[in-house]
Amino acid sequence: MTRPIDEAHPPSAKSIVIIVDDDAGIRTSLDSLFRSVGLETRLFGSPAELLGGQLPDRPGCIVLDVRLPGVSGLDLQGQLAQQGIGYPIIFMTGHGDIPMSVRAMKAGAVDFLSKPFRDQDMLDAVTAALARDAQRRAEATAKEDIRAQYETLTAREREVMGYVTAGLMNKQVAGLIGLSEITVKIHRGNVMRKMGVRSLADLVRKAEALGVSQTRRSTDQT
Amino acid sequence: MTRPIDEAHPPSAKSIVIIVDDDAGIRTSLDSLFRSVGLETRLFGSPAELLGGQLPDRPGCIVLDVRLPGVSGLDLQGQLAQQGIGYPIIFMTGHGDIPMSVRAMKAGAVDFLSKPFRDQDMLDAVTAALARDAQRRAEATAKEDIRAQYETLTAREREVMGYVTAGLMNKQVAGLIGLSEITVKIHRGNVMRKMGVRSLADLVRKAEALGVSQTRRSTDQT
DNA sequence: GCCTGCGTCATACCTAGGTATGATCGCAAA
DNA sequence: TTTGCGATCATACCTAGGTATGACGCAGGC
Repeated sequence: MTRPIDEAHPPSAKSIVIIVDDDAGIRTSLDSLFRSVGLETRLFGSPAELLGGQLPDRPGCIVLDVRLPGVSGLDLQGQLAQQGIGYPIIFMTGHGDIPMSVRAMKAGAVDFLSKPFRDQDMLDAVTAALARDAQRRAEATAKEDIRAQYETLTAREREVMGYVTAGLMNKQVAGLIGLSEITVKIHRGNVMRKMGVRSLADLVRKAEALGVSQTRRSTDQT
Repeated sequence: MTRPIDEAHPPSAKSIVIIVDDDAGIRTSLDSLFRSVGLETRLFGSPAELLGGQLPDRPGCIVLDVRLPGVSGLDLQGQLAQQGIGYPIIFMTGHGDIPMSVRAMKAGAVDFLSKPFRDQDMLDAVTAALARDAQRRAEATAKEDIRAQYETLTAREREVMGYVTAGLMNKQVAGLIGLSEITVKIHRGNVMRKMGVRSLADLVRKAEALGVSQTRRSTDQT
């Protein structure tokens, strides 16, 4: 929610397409294709180059050849995921087969194009990938902000927040963790202030986003 | 949540594998493969047969040949989705290509196997599909129950529920819809009772599951 | 015409939540 | 050692939520 100073790259920031292919000819032709539609690019000839450098914190996606020097594109997909690099990936291949494409798609690839492909197919895939990335980044940012607020809570406040968002009354929370009700109220007030919410409903939603509400057996009784 | 009488098929109910292939030989060999591991099967020679009959309300999945008489397996996938038949689908094909497999996976297929495949690969795929179906069914059931409760609310009660779960105070709700605070309290009490919850926190979670909380601008102010 | 369900509201009473003030204690950093 | 923060609790006061009782009007169905 709170995006204070560093509002350097608003939604208008150009998206970036990261191209990884060992064939310089492919790289340059993709480069001009994407630039022709107003996208920025970054070119890599190998996974090592990509993993070595710093990737920008910008909306974007990766266009990746399956056959690469060193690790394969599919392995790279896994490594990137492990490192928390969530750029959507579009695969290209000259000698692909069905199991390969299925494996890539299962692992979350946006598309899997056989070379040679039509420019338009690649552009469509990139458009879909960028849309997915925008969605992903929006969710990540929202969750990030909520987590940052949660980090400012003390241990006690987090404990109280868990019980409160589970629907317990202050006196029940007090009983459970051996405090007076008045102290619970104070913690609760601090939680509301630090989490930046004015209503319990909003607090519950933030707790859900964090997955921190104390799990209770449902108080259901239709 | 509430699964009253008709507890006819508990979790122990055998899962069913729906086989659709125009080749009778394939059908019978898959049939015995699945039966050998304790799964029930249902065999169809064409999409029409499948769409004509009644599918059981049981955990299961579909094993589908891409090339079928009438519509293709991929089209059938779309038709089933439209009809709300959410069984996970495993495709098989003898003459598939990469675009075909990618399209199927994009549309949510669990796997896409080229014939001939190893029995074990098929069994692994079915295991994954059944796991996905169990997950899907559990979520659907939970949401179904919540929706059933929501259906019992009157129009006014739903309106009040929307505002309350958005975090508004009773008096604010009263002002917004032109009622007295006391009336809002009554509706609110009815909502809590009919929705089967005892705390606002639980009501907020159910409202989230339904997507019915009145969207308000966030009352954020870190 | 009567009953039922819905919606409306009032009075009254009780519980729960929220906050301010003030105080004590322990611990760790300055 | 002093300072600051977190945690604890009390008293007091106010607001918000919850419910019971009773009442009225209206529409639809028997």
